[in-house]
Amino acid sequence: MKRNVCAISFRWRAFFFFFFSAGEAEKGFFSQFLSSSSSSVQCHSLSNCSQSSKKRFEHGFANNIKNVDEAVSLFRQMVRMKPLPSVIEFNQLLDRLIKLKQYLLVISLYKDMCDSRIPMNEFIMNVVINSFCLVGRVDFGFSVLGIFFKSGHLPDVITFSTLLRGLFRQNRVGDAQELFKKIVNEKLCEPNEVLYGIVIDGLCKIGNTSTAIKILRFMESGRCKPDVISYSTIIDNLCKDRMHDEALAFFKEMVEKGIAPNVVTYSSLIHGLCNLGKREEAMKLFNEMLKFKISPNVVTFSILIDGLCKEGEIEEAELMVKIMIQRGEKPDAFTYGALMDGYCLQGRMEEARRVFDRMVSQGVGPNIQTYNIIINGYCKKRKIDTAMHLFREMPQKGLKPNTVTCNTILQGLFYVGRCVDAQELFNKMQNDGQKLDIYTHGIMLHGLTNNGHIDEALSLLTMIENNEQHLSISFYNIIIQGLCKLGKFDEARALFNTLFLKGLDVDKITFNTMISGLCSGGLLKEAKELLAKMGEIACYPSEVTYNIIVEGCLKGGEDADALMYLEEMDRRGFLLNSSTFSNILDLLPSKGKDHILLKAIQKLNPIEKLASS
DNA sequence: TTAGGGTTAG
Repeated sequence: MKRNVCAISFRWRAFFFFFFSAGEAEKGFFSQFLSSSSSSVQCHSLSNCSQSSKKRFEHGFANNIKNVDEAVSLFRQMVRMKPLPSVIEFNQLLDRLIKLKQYLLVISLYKDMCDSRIPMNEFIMNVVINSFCLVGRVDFGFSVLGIFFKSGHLPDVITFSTLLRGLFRQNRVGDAQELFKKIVNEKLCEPNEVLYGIVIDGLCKIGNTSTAIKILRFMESGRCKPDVISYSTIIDNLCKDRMHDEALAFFKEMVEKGIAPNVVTYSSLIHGLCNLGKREEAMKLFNEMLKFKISPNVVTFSILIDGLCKEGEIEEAELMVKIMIQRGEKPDAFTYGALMDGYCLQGRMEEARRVFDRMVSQGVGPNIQTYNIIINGYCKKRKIDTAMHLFREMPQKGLKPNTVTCNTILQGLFYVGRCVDAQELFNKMQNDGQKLDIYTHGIMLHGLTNNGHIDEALSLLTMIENNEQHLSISFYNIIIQGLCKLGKFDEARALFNTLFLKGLDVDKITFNTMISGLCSGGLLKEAKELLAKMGEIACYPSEVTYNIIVEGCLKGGEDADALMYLEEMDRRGFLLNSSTFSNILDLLPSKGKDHILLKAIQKLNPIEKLASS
């Protein structure tokens, strides 16, 4: 729709005034951005250009474009044609480029179209805005909207959906919510399923499922009712939050409303059940979808295969691969990755390697994650040389190791005590500009501490603190544990006490580490005082805390206190974990015949409890 | 506009 700017209502002016301040302010950079991108286009071959070509374009001509050179060549041909091809033909070319993920090229061609004064429409506006959003510049997307607006083009529901998605992609959730409210309150467009879907998904992705549910309820009151996608998004996120009952309630609700669940809905539910270790229920749902003639796809099968592998049921997982192939579903990198990880978890590296080779022979290229899985497998088996070989092989296959790859190798090097090599890799990561994350620091601190380099670990911790990098309480847990192992209780205690002053979120693990350390050093009285302190600061002792203190008391000969803690565990429904239980069993012969104590220990025996349940 | 794999810490 093209209208005279003067005729555009006050409602629109208010909208543009509100949303453009940021985009307009950067207009200088915006034009610079466009001119720098267009220069790359000038380099492409123009040899196929024919100024006098009168050839018209067949329907769907753009779908034949295979690469950037062909697209640029065709574009040059088009702008020189007289008369010019229709705006629809330019649309098709740009749309094809979006499908080829050539976002910068779209922006650059748009600039050329502006320079050549080629007429444009809303479709081109949306394509260009989308390109800016996909290169992470939603602000320029708003600027483009302003430019089109000035020439009388009005945004539609697709424009707003694109901008909303761009805002969510850049984590500008507050702005996205603001825009959504404006769209609804000021009726800027009639929201459709797609627009609602973007908002629901964006909210879910930041963990705000409750607001997403409110949007779904709001849809029910309007013209555009919730569909299978809005329901599936909510269901998936409830499953990810381990709220399976709530997810099932939404599932039931959608079925009752006559909205048919699809393969995505079922896959999410099956994934949720697998994550909860409820394999039988997952298989029940799988059979249910078959009954309703909803065909499981490669994603559904990969979820099940992964679930089976994580439970160690690798033979069943292999069987599932056979079934999917029989049903015409081709395993992909995810499927093979799940299978490989299953073998790695069991330390069956030869079989994991065979899966790796099998996927290559099937024409499925290994990706970064595939390498990370197998490298991790070798590291865990202390086969660091094989892991390093694969690590070095990655660039030859066109794959750039990422932070996870480096973290895995770092851990592997520490496992075999190669601290110098680990430190070298850590330095290289920094020199290469590789992003360091919470895992990198955790692995470094743990590796250094465990290999007897507590001073280096402490220096690294100071460096992390000084650089104001993301601090995690787990860093301190690692160091406290290391100090306690070395019998440096004064230093551990001092560090522990500073955590409260630093305003760090001291958790159960920190307390458990400190209590465990004190017990191992025979400082039982202090350990018990610390446990009592947990309740005072509302960081309540867990099952693990009680396991630690019971074992500590028994080892320290404080049977009466051990009994008291065992009774407390019973009241709270806690069990002895298998390692504590076997440690206690070893102690028992020297404990004489305290029947009450023995009875309490037996009562909290996890194996007997499991058998009786 | 919806679904799947990999790295730390008691």
